[in-house]
Amino acid sequence: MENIDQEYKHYWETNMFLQTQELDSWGLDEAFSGYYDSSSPDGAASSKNIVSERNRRKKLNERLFALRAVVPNISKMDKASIVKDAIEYIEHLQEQEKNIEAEIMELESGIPNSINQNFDFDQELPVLLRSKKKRTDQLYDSISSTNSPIELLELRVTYMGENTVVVSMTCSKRTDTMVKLCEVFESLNLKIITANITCFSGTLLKTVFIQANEEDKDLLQLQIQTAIAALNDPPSPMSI
Amino acid sequence: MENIDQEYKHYWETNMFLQTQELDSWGLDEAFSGYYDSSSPDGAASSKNIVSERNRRKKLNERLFALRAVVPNISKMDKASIVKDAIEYIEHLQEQEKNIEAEIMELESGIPNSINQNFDFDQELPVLLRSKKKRTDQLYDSISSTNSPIELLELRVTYMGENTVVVSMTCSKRTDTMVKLCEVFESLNLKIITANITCFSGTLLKTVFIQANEEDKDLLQLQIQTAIAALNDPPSPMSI
DNA sequence: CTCAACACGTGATCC
DNA sequence: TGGATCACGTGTTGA
Repeated sequence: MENIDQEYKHYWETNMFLQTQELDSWGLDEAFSGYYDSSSPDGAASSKNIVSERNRRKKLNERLFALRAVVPNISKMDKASIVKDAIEYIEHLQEQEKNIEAEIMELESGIPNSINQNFDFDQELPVLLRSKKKRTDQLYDSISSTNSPIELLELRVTYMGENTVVVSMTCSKRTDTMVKLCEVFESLNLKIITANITCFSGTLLKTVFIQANEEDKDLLQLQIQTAIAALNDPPSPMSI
Repeated sequence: MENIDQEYKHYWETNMFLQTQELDSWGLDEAFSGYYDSSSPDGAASSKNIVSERNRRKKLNERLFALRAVVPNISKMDKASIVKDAIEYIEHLQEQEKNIEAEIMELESGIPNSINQNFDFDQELPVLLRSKKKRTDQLYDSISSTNSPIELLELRVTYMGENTVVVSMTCSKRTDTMVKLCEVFESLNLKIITANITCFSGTLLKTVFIQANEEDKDLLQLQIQTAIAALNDPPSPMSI
C-alpha cells in the first residue's frame, strides 16, 4: 500500500524533473522503489512476478528514453510518437546515406574515359600523394637526399648585360633531381625572368635568366653551389 | 468474455504467422476486435477506456513493429531489444554520416581550380584511399590547401605517333608551383623522354614527351589531373 | 467531463 | 520450475 504511494510520488518527482508540464508518466520511475520484502508467504509468486514486470517496464522506458535522446526533432514526448519519429529519422538517414553514396559513386565513375578500367590506380597514381605522410615529410624525403644526390656536371653563370645573369647547368638525371633543382632555385629567392628545364637521355639541362647585376654573378654561382651541396649532404642526421 | 477469447485466438494466429515459435505476444492483434456495443449503461466509461487503451497499445506495437522493420540486424524480437538495436543503429548511421560528410567537404574544397572544373572526377581517388583518416585531419587538410594550389590553365595531351605522347600544360606561376609540378610528374613514374619547363611573366609552361601508346593518352591526362588535384588538397602539416 | 497517456498488477505463455 | 515476456483491464492524472 504505502509502496504504491511512494512509487507514485517518486514517479512524479522524476517526471517533473525530466519534463515540466508535459505528460504525467514517463519518468524513469521505480529506480529505487520496489522494495518488496518478499516476506509474505502467500503472494510469493505474484510479488516476484510483480517486481519482474516492473523491471521490464522500467527497462523498456529507459530504452525509449535513450531513443528519444538519440533522435533529434522529437515532436511529442509520446511513446508512440517517439518511435514514430525514430522511424522517420532512420529512414531519413538511410536515404541520405544512399544519396551520398551515390554521389561518391558518381564521382568515382565520373571517369567515363574508357581505358582506365583495366588500370589499377593503386600503384600508378599517387604513390607520393596518397601516402599518409604529410607534406613536410615529403619535403623531408627529397631533402634528406642520401637517396640520389644531385650530380652536378657543369655550372656556368654569365652576365649577359641589361641586368641579366644567365645560369646554365647540367646534371645527370636521377630520381627527383628535377624537383630538387627547382627547390634550390625557389629557396634562393631570385628575381627569375624565365627558367627552363629540359631533360633528355639521362642528362638534365636547366637554364635560368635572372635579373641581377654583374657584380652579383660570382655570389650567385656560390649560392647555387652551396645550396646544392647543402641539399646533397643530409641535413638531418637521423638517417638510419 | 467471448471477446477476450476471440482476441486471444486472433492474437495467437497473427503471432504464429509473424514469427513461428518465438514469443507469445507481439501480434498486431485486435485489428478487428473490440466491437463493444457500448450499449451497456454501467460499464460505459470503462469499456470506452478499455478500447481506447487497446488502440493505444496496438498503435505502439505497430510502431515498434515498423521500427523493427526499418532497423537491420535485429538480434532479438524483444520490445526492449528492438529499441536498443534501433538506438545503436541510429548512432552508427550518425557517425557514418559525419565521416562521409567530412570527406565530401574535403573533396569539394579541394578543387577551387579553374579549368578542370568540368572534370569533377579529380577527387575520387584520394577519398577512398585515405578514408580512414581522422575527421580533424580532414578538416585541417581542406583548410590548409590555401597554401598555393596549382592553378591549371590548360592541359593538352596528344599522341604524336611513334609511341610518344606529348603533354603540354600551362599554369600560373606561384610559389612552389614548379616544384609541385615536378613532384607530380615524378610521382607518376612515367617513361619521360624529355621534359621542359619554362616560366615567364607569371605563367609557367611545361612540356613533357612521354613514351606511351595512343590508348594511354586519356588515362595519362586523367592521371595528371588527379595528381594535381590531390596535390592541391595537400595532407599538409598544421597550418593555422 | 471527456480524452489521451500512463503505470500498475495480473494471468497467460513459452523456454 | 522458474524466469522472461507479453496483453489486458483498471485507476489515475493533466489538459
